[in-house]
Amino acid sequence: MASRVRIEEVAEAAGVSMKTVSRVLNREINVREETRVRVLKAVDKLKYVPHFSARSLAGNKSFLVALLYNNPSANYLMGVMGGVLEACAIEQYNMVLCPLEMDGPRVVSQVEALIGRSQPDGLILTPPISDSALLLRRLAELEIPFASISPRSQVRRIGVAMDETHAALDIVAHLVSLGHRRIGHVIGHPAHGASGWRLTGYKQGLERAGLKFDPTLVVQGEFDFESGVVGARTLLDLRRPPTAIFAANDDMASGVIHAALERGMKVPGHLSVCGFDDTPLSSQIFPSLTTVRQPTRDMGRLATLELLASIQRPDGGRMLHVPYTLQLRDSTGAAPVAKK
Amino acid sequence: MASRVRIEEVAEAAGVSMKTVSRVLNREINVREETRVRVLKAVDKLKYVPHFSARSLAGNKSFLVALLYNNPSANYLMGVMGGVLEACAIEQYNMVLCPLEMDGPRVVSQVEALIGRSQPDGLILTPPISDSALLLRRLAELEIPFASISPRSQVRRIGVAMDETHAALDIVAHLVSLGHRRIGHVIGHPAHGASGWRLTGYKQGLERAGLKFDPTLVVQGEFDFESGVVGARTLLDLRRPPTAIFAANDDMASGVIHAALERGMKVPGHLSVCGFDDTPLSSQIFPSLTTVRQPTRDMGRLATLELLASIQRPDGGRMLHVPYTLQLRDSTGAAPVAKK
DNA sequence: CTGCCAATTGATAGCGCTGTCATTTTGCTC
DNA sequence: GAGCAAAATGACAGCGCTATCAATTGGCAG
Repeated sequence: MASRVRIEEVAEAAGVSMKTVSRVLNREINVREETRVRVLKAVDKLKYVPHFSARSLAGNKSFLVALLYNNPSANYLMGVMGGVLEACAIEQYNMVLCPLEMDGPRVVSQVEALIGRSQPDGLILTPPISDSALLLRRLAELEIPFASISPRSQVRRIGVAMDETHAALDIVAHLVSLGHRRIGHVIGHPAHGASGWRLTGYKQGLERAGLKFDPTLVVQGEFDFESGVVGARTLLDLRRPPTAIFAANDDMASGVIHAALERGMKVPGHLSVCGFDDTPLSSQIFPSLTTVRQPTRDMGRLATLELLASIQRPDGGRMLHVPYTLQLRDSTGAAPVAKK
Repeated sequence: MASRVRIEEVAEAAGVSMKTVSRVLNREINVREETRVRVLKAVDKLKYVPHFSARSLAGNKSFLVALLYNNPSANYLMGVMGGVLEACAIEQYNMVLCPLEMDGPRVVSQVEALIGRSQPDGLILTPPISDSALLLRRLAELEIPFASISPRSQVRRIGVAMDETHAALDIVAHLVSLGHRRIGHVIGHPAHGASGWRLTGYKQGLERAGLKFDPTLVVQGEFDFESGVVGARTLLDLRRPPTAIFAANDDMASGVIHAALERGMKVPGHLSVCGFDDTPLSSQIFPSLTTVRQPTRDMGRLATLELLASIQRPDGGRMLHVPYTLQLRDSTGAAPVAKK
């Protein structure tokens, strides 16, 4: 393998000192435009790429952001991860992954181990650990910058979020527009802020349609397939079962469909079902699922950019909002005519 | 944040030189056991963690393995990735991700860019890029070590593979045991070695059961849901349609089920369906899918360990084989009685 | 044209570790 | 117990870059 081009050679080629090349590459101020161009030309010609470790050692920065997760959804994570990588590529950072095994006190020690090992310059928190009070407190003590994706509380935080409440409201409005009047809901995992937002949106949607909130139509789930099945069975066993069920995510929604098909019901003929997240699953089950698309990749990218902004400028870094999209598919249809 | 503990302090605490501490930490030979223990005790007490960049700079190693992928399956990747991370944690390495946008010539330049940027000590190739001839040639030129997961050709390669042919054979045997005599197959994406193995296993399974191979019962797919739908339609439109379809992966199998349900067929009553991979999807669709489980996490871990072995010892690194497991679920059942 | 401040550039010293090679210690043999 | 090779340890340079601060240059008022 050809030996690496070093900054010294670039400096020589451009007729400047190493430090000036360094300045150009790090976008520091006080470099004459003409010099800058000359240096960049030399960099280009020699195909110079700075040595990652040397930069990091000398500059006392790791140029690393760590993505922390304990979310079981592979698709969600791959989306976010793709966005983080995209942002890192732009800003010459690298990403390290930090899968956390569980929530609670152990999260803190796992993150501390990560910090010891990799010394990341900043962290990206994904739900539900973006809400781990223990972790947030410790990060504040350590004064390590972080950005959060969809944190429960968005004041004084940097990162990115989506108006999930409004999305849930839209879902309910869609069901109402199809004639549904008894709409059930399977709540998500209690540790996730999203579960609360989606429940709130469900309630607001009912209210806006002039429907009374009926607690018997709401069951607790855990964001996984099985809890969707169980929740649906409970709801369908009611004396007056719902004609539509809004599950707080796609996995549970597919569980709901499963439970309905299992007892010979037609979806959407007898029961309309909605999910949330637009995982690939949702277009692959039968019938395909009406759901809400989260722009996970954008969320990963934007959270990372805001994180890096906050690292570079003391006052940088905002809480951004991204839009959702309703995906209307085949699992929702007109409410069955009421039997009297 | 408390300033970092350096190797010098550990050396002092243990009453040895920096270099000896370094030897212990790098598992070098020629350190007395007693000294080793003393050093490790000091490391422990001071909670010393070597500085990643300094090690890398001084040792001219990056301690990085890059995971290359262009596989669209999030679950597969997360499995492999989890295994790679596990192995990296053991060996004090880090992982960088390298999503490749497409196959062909651009792959090479993308990998070259990665190598320039991160200087990984080794690469893990996932299918289908584990078979990119262009890339393999370039890696040989660059003399950069790599391990492959499920490469088409396994001679003189290091990495890990599964006997997919035999697994496919088992699947067919399972269908035969249920009374099926006309068994269709949807082939996977042609760029994947797996597609060939699974097709071969299908043929061998037929042969072993004394069934004649009928080319009209085999259609080309692309590993995605849609191609499963299309393939199934073709097969079900035959004058003598199959009573069972073995799709080369779960996504296509779910497409097959979709197509069958769409035309009012019962699965497995009228048609039995099998997939391959055991993605979470397979237990979440209705009916749940009979499929083959690949131990993706083990594969990632083992491939990484073999890669690191080959980096550390010139003759290290083998091609390992991992076992599969048949997952018999609800999408397969007795063949319908022949109407005559 | 001179002086002076600000903008620009450069020389040098590390960052924390490992490689190299010199030095010391150990374990034997006779 | 001397002599010797092998094992164990240490001293020090230097990996490729950035931070610091000194030196130089440019622009402009007087």
